Order: sequence, then C-alpha cells, then structure tokens
Amino acid sequence: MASIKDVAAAAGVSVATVSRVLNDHPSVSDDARTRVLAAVETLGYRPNAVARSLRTDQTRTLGLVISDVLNPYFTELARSVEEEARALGYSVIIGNADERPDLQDHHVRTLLDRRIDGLLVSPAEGGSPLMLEAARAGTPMVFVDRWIPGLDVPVVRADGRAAIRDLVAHLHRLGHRRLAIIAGPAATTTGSERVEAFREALAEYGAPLPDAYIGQGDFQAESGRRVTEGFLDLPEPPEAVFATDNLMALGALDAIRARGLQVPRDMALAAFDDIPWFVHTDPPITAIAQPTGELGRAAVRALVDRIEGRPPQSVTLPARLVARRSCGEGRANDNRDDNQTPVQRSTS
Amino acid sequence: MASIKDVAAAAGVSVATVSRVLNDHPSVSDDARTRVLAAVETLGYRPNAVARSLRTDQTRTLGLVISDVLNPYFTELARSVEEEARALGYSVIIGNADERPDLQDHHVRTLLDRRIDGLLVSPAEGGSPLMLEAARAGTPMVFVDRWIPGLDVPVVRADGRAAIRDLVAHLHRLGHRRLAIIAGPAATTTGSERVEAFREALAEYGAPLPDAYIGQGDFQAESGRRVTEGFLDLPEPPEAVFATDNLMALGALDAIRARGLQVPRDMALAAFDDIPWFVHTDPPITAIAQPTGELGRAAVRALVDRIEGRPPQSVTLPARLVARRSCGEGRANDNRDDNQTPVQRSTS
DNA sequence: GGAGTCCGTGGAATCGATTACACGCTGTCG
DNA sequence: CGACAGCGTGTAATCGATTCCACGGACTCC
Repeated sequence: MASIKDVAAAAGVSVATVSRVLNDHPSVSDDARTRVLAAVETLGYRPNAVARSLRTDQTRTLGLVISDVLNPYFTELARSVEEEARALGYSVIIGNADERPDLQDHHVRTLLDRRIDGLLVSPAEGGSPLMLEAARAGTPMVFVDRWIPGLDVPVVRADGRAAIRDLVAHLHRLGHRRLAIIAGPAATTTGSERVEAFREALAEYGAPLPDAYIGQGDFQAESGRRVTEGFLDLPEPPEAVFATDNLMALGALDAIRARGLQVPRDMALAAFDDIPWFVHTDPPITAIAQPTGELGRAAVRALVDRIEGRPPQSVTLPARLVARRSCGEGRANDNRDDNQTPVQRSTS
Repeated sequence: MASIKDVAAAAGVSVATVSRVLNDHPSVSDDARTRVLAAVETLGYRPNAVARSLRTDQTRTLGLVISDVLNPYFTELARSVEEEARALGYSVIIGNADERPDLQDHHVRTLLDRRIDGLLVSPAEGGSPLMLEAARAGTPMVFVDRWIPGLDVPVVRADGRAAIRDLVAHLHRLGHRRLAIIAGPAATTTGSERVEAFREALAEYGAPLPDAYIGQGDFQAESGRRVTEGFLDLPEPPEAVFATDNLMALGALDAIRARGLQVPRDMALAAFDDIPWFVHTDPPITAIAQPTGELGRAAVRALVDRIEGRPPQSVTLPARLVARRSCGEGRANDNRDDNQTPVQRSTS
C-alpha cells in the first residue's frame, strides 16, 4: 500500500508538502497542490490512520462498552451512538460485556490499549477496577444508562421515576393490588433505582412491597422466568408483575404461559424499556419507554465536549409510560400510544 | 501515559530489553525480566497498540460490515463474530451500513484506513466499488450471509433452498395454494436466491409464481407493510405470504392487522430468519432458521485462516424450517420446534 | 538600495513500539 | 592458549505520518 513517501516521490515534492496538502494547510502553492492531488489519485493513496494517530496522539475513535448487545435497547443505543459519532467525525468501537465484569474489563483494557479518545460506558455490576482507575486517571469518560456513584464522570440517562408512578397508577386503576417486581442486579444503578421508585410509588397508594414480591433477576430472560415461577408458587401470587427490563419481561411471559395462564387475565405484566416487538407480542406489552436515541446522541455530545476541552454536561431525560393490553383494558384517558415508530403503527 | 522508555528508565535497562520481556523473547536474564516486570507494575504501563501496529504492520483487528444492526439476525451474527474473534486474539470493529451503499462505503474506507487485518462483509446492494477494489488488491476478506459473485473471496452462508422447499410443502399441506413472496433487493444474493428457491419449490407443485405475487422489498419493516398492502388490494389476494427477512415479516403482520384481518385465518405468514421474538408474537411465526452463531464463527475462522496464511474455506450450512402457528395448525408430523433457546422454550 | 516581511518548501525530529546487528563476556574445545 | 559459539544486552534503523525550524526568493517600504 502506497505511503506518503511514494506520493511525495510521484509528485516531486517532499513529504512535508504532501502532508500539508492532505490537511489543507494554507501555505501550499496551487501548482504543488494539484501535483500532489494527482499523485494521490493515481496511486490510490489513503493516509495510514495508525501512523497519524501515533503522531497526533488522537485516534478519533470512541469506545462504547455496553452490557448486552442482544438486548434491543442496547442495540438501539449503540446505533444512535455510532450515528452521532459519525456526524461529529468519530468512529465507534463497541465492546459487548454480556453482563460479565471480566468481559467488561477485557474490553476496557483493549480499548484503552488502542488509545481511543474517550469511553462511553454502561457499567455492568458496579464497574471494574480498571474502569475506575481510567476514570481517575483522566480518560475522558461518560456513563450512559447506568452509572457508578461517587465518580466525577458525567451521566446521561433516563429518569423513570415519574413513568413508574404512572405505571403504578395505571395498575391500580385497573384493579391490581398485589404488585411484584423483578429487579435487576442491585449493583447496577438501574437495578436498584427502579425498585426504589416502584416502592415509593406503591407507598403513595398505601401499599407495601413485601420481600416476597421482589424477585432478584440479572437482566436476562432466564432470570425473568425463574423469578416469575417463584411468584406463581407463592400461596398468594401477585396480580401484576413489573419486569425492570425487556428481556426479563419476555422470560416472565414465558413462565406465565408455561403454566397455561394468560396475560393479563391471570397476571398482568409490564416492562421497563419499550421495544418494537412489544407491539406484536401476545398480548402487546405495556412498557416504560426511554428516549433511547436521544440518550445515545446526548452521551456522544457530552463525551466529545469533554474530549475537545469543553465542559461536558450530565443529561437526564424523562421516560414515559406506553400502555398496551398486558395489564388489562385501560380506560380511554389512559396514555395509550402504539404509534412510536413505523413498525409499531396501527396495531394492538 | 507511561511509555516503553519510562519503563526502561525505571528498570535500568534499554527499551529493547523491555520489548523483549513484553513479547517474551527467550534471551532475557531472569534478573532483567523481574526488574522490567516490576517497573511495568509500578508504572501501570500498558503497551501502545497504535505504535505496535505501525511497526508490525498488523492490528489484530477485524472489520465487520453488516447491513443493519437493528435486525436481530445481524445482531446475533455480530455477537458470534466478536466471540470467536476474541477467542482467536482479535478485536472486531463493526460498521453498520443500514442497507445504504454510501454508508457501506464509508465504513469500508475507515476500516481500511485503520489497517484492519481483514474484512468480514455482508454486502448491501451489490457492494461498493471500494470493496471490490480492496478485494482485488488482496485485502483479506470473507463474505458472510450475502456475497458478490465473480470475486475470489470465500463465502460463509446458509443454504435455504431445502428449507424453503419444506416451507412450500408445509403451506401446501395446510391448503394454501396462492402463495406470494416479499423479496429483498435483487442486487443482494439473499434477495434473489430466496425468490429463486421459492419459485422452484412452487414449480414442484405445478404452481406458478405470478409477478403480482412477487413484492419488491428492501429488508426493512416498512417495505413489508407496503408490499403486503399491495397484495391485499389485489382482486385475488394471496392466501400466504413469505417474507424473506424478519423485519419485512413484521411489516406484513402490521399491514394484515391494520385491515382488521387475522393471521393465519385470513392470511398465512412465514419469514426467513428465525428470531427469539417470533415465539412471542401473536400468532407465533413460522420461520426458516439459519445457524447464525455457527455462521459467524465459521466466517471468522475462514478470515483468520486467510490472514495467517492458511487456505480459507467457503462454508455453506443448511437452514431449517421451524413451523409455528402463523400458517395454520400443522399436523403432528410437522417439524414443530419452539425449543431452540431458553427464551423460546415452552410456548406457542 | 538595504532591511524587513511573507510565502512556499524541504530537512529533520518525533510519536512508541519492534528487531537486525554488533559487542562484550563467559565457557568450551582442540 | 587461541578460536569460536552462545548469551544477554544495547544502539540504531524503521514503520508513516505531523510539524517545527530554517532557508531562499520575491516583494514592500522607507
């Protein structure tokens, strides 16, 4: 592959001049410029990003470490991150941690080794030592969705508190009194926060949240199934289950059906994170929708601000309830909305 | 960030010795080795992958250019690719082309600029000039899922021919005679092949495939909706629709429901590509399942073989029919299988 | 007409690693 | 006892870019 030297030789100028043309530095004569451009063309020359990065100490690359690519929420997040990054002239390398701290560590390490300009992280299980160290060492970093308290790192996330209150109101209005929750790992902020908000909302209705109605999941479908089976085995099973992510909701749906029971007749179901497929499940699932795309874009903007020396800002955006049929038939003034994306239009 | 020079200074040796220790070259004294290792430890030194890549002319990175990350099929593919690559000591950079040739070009270009060791591509729309050029220039490359004929590039893909024949048999057995298809872009191999196989399978039953029953889609949900609406507007609408990817199937489902019609009573529906959610839709959708994970792993192995100088092999794996309820109730000897992954167990 | 300015250009240092080559030392063998 | 092999190490070249500095020539201005 042709290097800058070959171009210089072909154009009859020095490498310095070629470099100047490539980075359109002002002081190059038109003559030299056209000759260099011609040489670039005929040689099919493309600058070596590796060499450039070594010299300039910047890679124009962002690292994104997420907990689970197979989760449609994170897939969408990753997509919006890449889009915004591209618009700002950056590439993105995605590391999928699969909710495993060791894998998260692996990806943080390789990304750091590659000298990415900044790191976008949705930490699994309270984060890894490496990540904390990198944050403290001053690596530009932004947390997205989940975060780690006590670190001076901007956080871009959705606040589900109000939407969870709406959900509890919705469930209450539909006559459900015994409400249970499938929690995520307590070590993740989203894991604990959603339970907290749920508990507080219940308190507003004078309802307790007994320990038996708090199932411990890990954001994966299988745990949703397991926890829900536990609920169903209770002497007095809950009337409604709130799964704190979409995969666990799927597991819950499985578990309920496996007993020959029906949603919402035998048990109501709601989920945190809305995804296109929820419109098409049987029944369509009531969910709390995050502004995922906006979250991804805001996170990138914050990180790039930080990288380029501007003060980065934490961002919190509201989530909102999207009522469908999985909790029972809502009244007319329920916030019924299935028209969010083309895929979702016209159904349920 | 500490460099190899700092380590050398701290350990009281030359950079060459440090490098030798790091790459565990045999001829280093134990004394030097321990001193270097100690210095590495206290400085928290990590080698700069950028510098190393420049010198060694290899990045131990694979590029993966796929057509649409939001499509669960490709998400799963990407995940298995990353897994296998990691096992072989490589990283993966994913480029999402969103079915747009210009974006595909953009990603191929940046990946090439970064001097990735090899490229895994699922070409959108017949591929870009850049890609063809790279292939001809000898960039290690492997096609996965889709490919471009006439290029000396190994292909790793699933053969859906037999499964499509099974599907047609299944539909025929259930009494459906007027069968339509939603095709993908003709410029993609998967787009044209699936139509071809469908046509041939129909021919075995003496059935034609009239042009009116071939809808032109683009592998996105919206096109599935549009095409299906066209089918429904026909004086004699088809009795069954076969969508050649999962997103178009979703669009079709939408379109059918929007008219107040039911699947499979009013129209049967089947899809190419099986995904976990198909078990949970209303009704569960009959689909042709590709061995996605195996495809991704085989593609990485082929590419790494090519990179490391071993002869790479093209691989073709069979797809298979997974009958569910969207085409009508099958007989007992139908190949009913909902037990592929934990998420899918026990339902439909 | 001499001093100073500006412009285009090239030489060379530099980024952080790898690695060919040379060198000094020790030990072996004829 | 001299030659030679082998080992551990350091010096320096190298990868492909960017960029500081200096230089020569043209031009302006007093």
